[in-house]
Amino acid sequence: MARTVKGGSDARRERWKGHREARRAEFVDATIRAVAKHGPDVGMDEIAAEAGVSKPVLYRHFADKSDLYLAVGRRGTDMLMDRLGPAIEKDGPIRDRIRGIVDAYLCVIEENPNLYRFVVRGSFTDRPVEQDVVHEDKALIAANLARILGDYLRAFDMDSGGAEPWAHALVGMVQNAGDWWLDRQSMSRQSLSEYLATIIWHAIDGLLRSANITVDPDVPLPGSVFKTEPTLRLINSSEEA
Amino acid sequence: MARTVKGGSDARRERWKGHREARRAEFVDATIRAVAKHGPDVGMDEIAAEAGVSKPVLYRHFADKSDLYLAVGRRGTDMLMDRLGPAIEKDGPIRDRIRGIVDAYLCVIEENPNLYRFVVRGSFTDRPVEQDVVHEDKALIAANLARILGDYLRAFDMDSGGAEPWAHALVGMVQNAGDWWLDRQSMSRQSLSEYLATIIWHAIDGLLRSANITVDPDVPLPGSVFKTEPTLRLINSSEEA
DNA sequence: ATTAAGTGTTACTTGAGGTAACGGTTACTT
DNA sequence: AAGTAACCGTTACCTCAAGTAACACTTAAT
Repeated sequence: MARTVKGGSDARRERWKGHREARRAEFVDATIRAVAKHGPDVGMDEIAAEAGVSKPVLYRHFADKSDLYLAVGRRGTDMLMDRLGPAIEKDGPIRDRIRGIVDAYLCVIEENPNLYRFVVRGSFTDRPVEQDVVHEDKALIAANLARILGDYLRAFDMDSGGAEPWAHALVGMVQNAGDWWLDRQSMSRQSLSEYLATIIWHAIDGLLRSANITVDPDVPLPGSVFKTEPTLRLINSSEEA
Repeated sequence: MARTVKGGSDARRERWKGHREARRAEFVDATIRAVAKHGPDVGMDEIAAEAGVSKPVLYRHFADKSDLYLAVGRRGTDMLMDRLGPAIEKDGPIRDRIRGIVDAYLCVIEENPNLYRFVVRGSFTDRPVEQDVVHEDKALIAANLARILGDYLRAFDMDSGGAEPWAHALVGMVQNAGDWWLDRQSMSRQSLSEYLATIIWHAIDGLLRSANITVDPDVPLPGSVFKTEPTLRLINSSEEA
């Protein structure tokens, strides 16, 4: 009998590819609901119950709890990047663009405060830092920002060595201010965006001034200095294999 | 027989006051050593072993694991505040003072990277946010910064509404840049301090310029606008009772 | 018909956090 | 001197949530 050879592609093996992804997404949804219902320290039983199945089913799709939470995190990543990408790539006066990016971020956390808090606080100590979604996201955003800033600086023949620290500084700045704002909403989102954009703009402007360059914050930059790569996707090295 | 009345001060009760504190400190030390030895996910048994005692002893001094870790966190807080306080209160040209504060922070995390990482990553999901040491510290520092900035702005008759978001933004900025730097030490501490101080100074300068005020970054501010309260201690509401 | 995937269940194991119950030591109180 | 309030410390246990074993059923490609 012609047995199916070990590495051969049996259609039975392929048939589920899409299904599995859909199922995982379904469980991620359930987890988010369960977190909203029971708070951030839900148990796997409760999550399974919320999904209408029992625990072992969950474990067929996720290696362990932390794997599930990672998937929840990536869901958050997607929501964030979907908004941040366009905001970063948008044309327009620099001052507006800064505010736009900041505001896009604040929008996302404002619209999903529970998910956001869960993902940010719920990092696992038993996983390496590299598998922390928040860390990944921040690194990714910072990397993009660093490239943009670097291009910017080089376009003006300035030292671009500060681009990376600057980028991480900006990311941390917006995130922390956002956290604070989310906890005690003592001002409108617009006001905060405006304040943050002001800081950032002044920092940039100051840097340029120190090199005797003046830029009008309300006039679009010439050229494509600020153009990013069309793809601002998370390069997820653990996705393959 | 005149039994010791229930609320009365029996010297037997007081005799240990200092001792208990010393013992807790000792266990905190042991925990830090244990973390350094076994990584951030040490068990209570290992910590107890490191301290040379068995588990129940630990639990006589700490309500639970998270209480112990809280104490470890406060140890970190103390180290940080001991450096940050003087740096904030120091006189001198504003630009230098900013760099001094930033550098003080970076020094602390540079000197205690393991402790720092443990405290920052090891936040507990089962405790309310208010008991997160990192959150506490950031809030405290931001509050001080906000007051300073507010005074500063008011001294120049400017809108001080942005002081709080600014403060949180600055805290997040320095922290995140510091984290990044600690992970991949791709530049000297001095360079990073310089870069961050530059950003901050430019942001402040820009803000003042927008109100038609110019300040020389290298000249000490007149008066005591920048004077902080002599006490930059953590107000620990859970200490009493 | 066979078989590779998936569906699902109940009942178990495991491990780390935390506790009970015991006995000894010190030095203040009466 | 007896009593006792605090500590010292141990071994052996409890508990609870994460994760697994073993079982039975469904579907559709071979």
